[in-house]
Amino acid sequence: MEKALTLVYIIPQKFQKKRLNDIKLSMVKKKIPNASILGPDVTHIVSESDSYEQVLRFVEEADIPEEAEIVSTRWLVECLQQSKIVLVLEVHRLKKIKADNVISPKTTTDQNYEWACQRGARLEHFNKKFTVDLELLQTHAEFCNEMHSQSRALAFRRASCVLKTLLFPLTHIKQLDGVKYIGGHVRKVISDLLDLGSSPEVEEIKFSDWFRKMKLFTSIFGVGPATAKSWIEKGWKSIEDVRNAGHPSKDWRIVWGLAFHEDLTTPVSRQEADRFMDILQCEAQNILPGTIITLTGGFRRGKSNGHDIDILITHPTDGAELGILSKLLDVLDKKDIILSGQRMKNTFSTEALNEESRSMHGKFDHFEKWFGICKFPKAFQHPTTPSGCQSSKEDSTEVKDNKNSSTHSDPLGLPFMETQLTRNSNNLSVPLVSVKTDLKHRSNVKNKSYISNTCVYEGEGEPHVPSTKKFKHEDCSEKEVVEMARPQTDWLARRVDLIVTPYSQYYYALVGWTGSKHFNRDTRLYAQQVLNLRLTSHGLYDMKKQEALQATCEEDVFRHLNLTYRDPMDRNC
DNA sequence: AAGCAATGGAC
DNA sequence: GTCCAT
DNA sequence: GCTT
Ligand SMILES: Cc1cn([C@H]2C[C@H](O)[C@@H](COP(=O)(O)OP(=O)(O)OP(=O)(O)O)O2)c(=O)[nH]c1=O
Ligand SMILES: [Mg+2]
Repeated sequence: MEKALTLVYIIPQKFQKKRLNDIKLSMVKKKIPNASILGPDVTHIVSESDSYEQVLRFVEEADIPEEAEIVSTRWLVECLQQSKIVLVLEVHRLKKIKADNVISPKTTTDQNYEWACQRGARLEHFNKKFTVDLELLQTHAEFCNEMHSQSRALAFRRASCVLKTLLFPLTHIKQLDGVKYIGGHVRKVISDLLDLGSSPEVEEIKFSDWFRKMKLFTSIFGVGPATAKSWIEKGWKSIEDVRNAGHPSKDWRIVWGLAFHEDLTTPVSRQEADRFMDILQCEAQNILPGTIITLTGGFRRGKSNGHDIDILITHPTDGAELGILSKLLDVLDKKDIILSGQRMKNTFSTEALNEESRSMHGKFDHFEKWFGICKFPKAFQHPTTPSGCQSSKEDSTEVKDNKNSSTHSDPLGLPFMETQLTRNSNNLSVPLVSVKTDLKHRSNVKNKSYISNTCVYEGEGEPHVPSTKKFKHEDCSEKEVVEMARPQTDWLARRVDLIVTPYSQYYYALVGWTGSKHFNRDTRLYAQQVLNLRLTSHGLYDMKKQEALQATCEEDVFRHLNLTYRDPMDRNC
């Protein structure tokens, strides 16, 4: 009994495969004896479960040696870290749960659910004071380009999302005992907020020059933490500094983002989004009757403002949607709505495995997304305006979203006139040439406004046309773009995302583009870890069986995931 | 000790 | 690969 | 940073 001091048995259930493997390897390295079966010599039983009762689901009570300790993985990890058998403490033991022992953590969060996608978070909740500061720490971590800062950012976000689901305003730090994702750092911040009304750490960051400059520069479309840092190092302190410094970038997004920074950082109202939807709805019907367009993104989750407009386009007949994006963009272009943009392709869904699909790819090649900048008349901000989308058939396009009855045919007319421009939009069938900007000046009724329209770049050849490499981009110099941005008074530049999907993928796209971003990350992680499925905005894939699960409504998506359905309003995590 | 969502485009 | 975008 |  004195020689075999320790024999560890690990209950494999509930372990991630890789993690279990790593632990076993470490045990060999650190010479900690590991039993392959639960025999009478076992001294320590290690499990991922969190109670004695749960352990009994995996092993027979009779097989447990009299003197054996039943401990959490935490104990084993500490042994591995310290390269010795550490003394078993109370915190390590997996104990019996007495019903009366539990202070019902049930009521602390919206059920005990560990995944944000199971909980349901609303825009309005009781703990904004805390979530705002935690999300500031998240942003700060995202600015840091250190090795693990992105992960730290994620941790702050998770903590914030937990607080959003609390059913009461926090008053004591004790209320967070045993709550997931609330660790030492987060606890300290919340403690300070409770005790002092503010967190010294957060306040220091908030008012630091570096953080303010990073926020300012990264608010420019196309500028991320790396670029922002490099600009700070150059000593630039304001947007004007950057503009005056010459041509810092060849990236079209930064050129336009700089020029229209003020417009693009002015929040988009729901009102504007609806106006734009009206136009799109109408034009889409003209191009292809039966087309379904849906306002997604934050607006669909009930936000009253947004940083952009996300619109999903599909058609009940699979395949009918092909090519509609190019046509739609042509129409918008003719109406002088488009300032600039970029088309993107889709990955073909079965890409997972097939090398063949690569070769086939060219055949199915099409653009499915457009990220761009549009002109929105300021009249959009007002309740109604007459419209000018002709030939609107009275077809009500089905808009599934009942609550946000965005798109009733209330066509409006307005200052989009028939100025027509030679801008080239990338069209599949028409491989093109970059069109030099010809600046067209157009005087508008009210104020003279120079709208130089330009093609921002050009397009893309067919795969078999070997000639030009894809996108080149307009030679419109930064100065010209800035010129263009300056004295306009009757419209605002707005970021618009258009996404086209085949109907077979529509509801996955709807879930994905409705978000929130954190909801998506959480749901995808859940799908991966719990169900071994891969969730994207195109579908849900069983990688073992090599099959895609079909969905004919949003509820289907949740059902496949074994999640209770969440209204978009409840996905604000 | 290792993972943290998944994807595409421009350099 | 890095950076930026969704 | 937090979980497993
Ligand atoms: C940014 C981002 C968005 N998305 C999805 C979820 C988002 O709701 C959707 C649209 O993106 P966004 O328009 O960036 O997000 P949003 O509409 O929720 O917020 P905002 O009001 O600021 O516009 O795309 C991701 O899946 N991953 C991402 O990294
Ligand atoms: Mg949005």
